[in-house]
Amino acid sequence: MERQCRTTRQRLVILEKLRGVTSHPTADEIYSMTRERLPRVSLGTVYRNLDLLARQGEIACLENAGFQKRFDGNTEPHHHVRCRICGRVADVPARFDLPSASGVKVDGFMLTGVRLEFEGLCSDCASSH
Amino acid sequence: MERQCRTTRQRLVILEKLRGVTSHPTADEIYSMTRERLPRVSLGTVYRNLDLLARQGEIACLENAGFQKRFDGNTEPHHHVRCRICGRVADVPARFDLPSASGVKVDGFMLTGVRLEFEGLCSDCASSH
DNA sequence: GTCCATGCAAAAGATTTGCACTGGT
DNA sequence: ACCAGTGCAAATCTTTTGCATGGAC
Repeated sequence: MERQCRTTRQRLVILEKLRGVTSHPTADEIYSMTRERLPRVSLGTVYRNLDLLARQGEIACLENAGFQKRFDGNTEPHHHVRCRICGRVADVPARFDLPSASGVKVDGFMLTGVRLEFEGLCSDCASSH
Repeated sequence: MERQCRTTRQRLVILEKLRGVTSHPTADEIYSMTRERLPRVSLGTVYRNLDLLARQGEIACLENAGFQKRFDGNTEPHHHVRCRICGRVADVPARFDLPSASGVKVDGFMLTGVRLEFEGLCSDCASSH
């Protein structure tokens, strides 16, 4: 069941470039960085390798970016759980104390808010997993 | 400076439909829901109104969905700040205690993880804001 | 009547995918 | 030699935008 996985020059360069920065680049930024070394690499290859490396735990894919936008008619303070399989979102009561971040400065950023997000398995995906 | 804002049937129905569910629908789901009542509404109108309502604070737009994916070569536990203006992301040291969520069940979801996300203004955007 | 909001369609962005070829094993 | 991985291009999906018309005020 373990995936066969060949070591290609493209994957090594992509990983090395990403490990070499702390800027949390987007796929097209990684594409540019990779082309410095491999001018003929394709964007599709970059996406395929980022996906593979993330599934292997070699790199991290940030937060919920890339998902479709979702909207909430409830503007009272509360948290959310997102199903790691299907993306469905449900509410979590706001009963956790969050560090009050406003006004604090971190690494040049003036913080204005915090958000707690849970990740989980919805009942449908849990039963069919 | 306060925006002129006319009350249209479309906006009212979109708001009412969104308020009527707890499912955190996507824009195209809200489009379908709205078409039940206004069959000739357009998807562009739905997007424009969701954007307007969110800016007015009438509804909430979830998390970071809709942004471009970003990748991180650092898989050690740490948090992120995202600039609310330009989307730039930086690291925040993992020094906050998070509720250990794994195994807890909330509203049918089996939790598998938590994530703390900060929102802020990066130095560039703070100076040019 | 004014001019903001709409419907429609096209454009723009980001990401994924089909396919023939390449290269790691 | 085999077949996973690649380059390329087209397709897909989500969101935004231009423009003429409609409707709230």
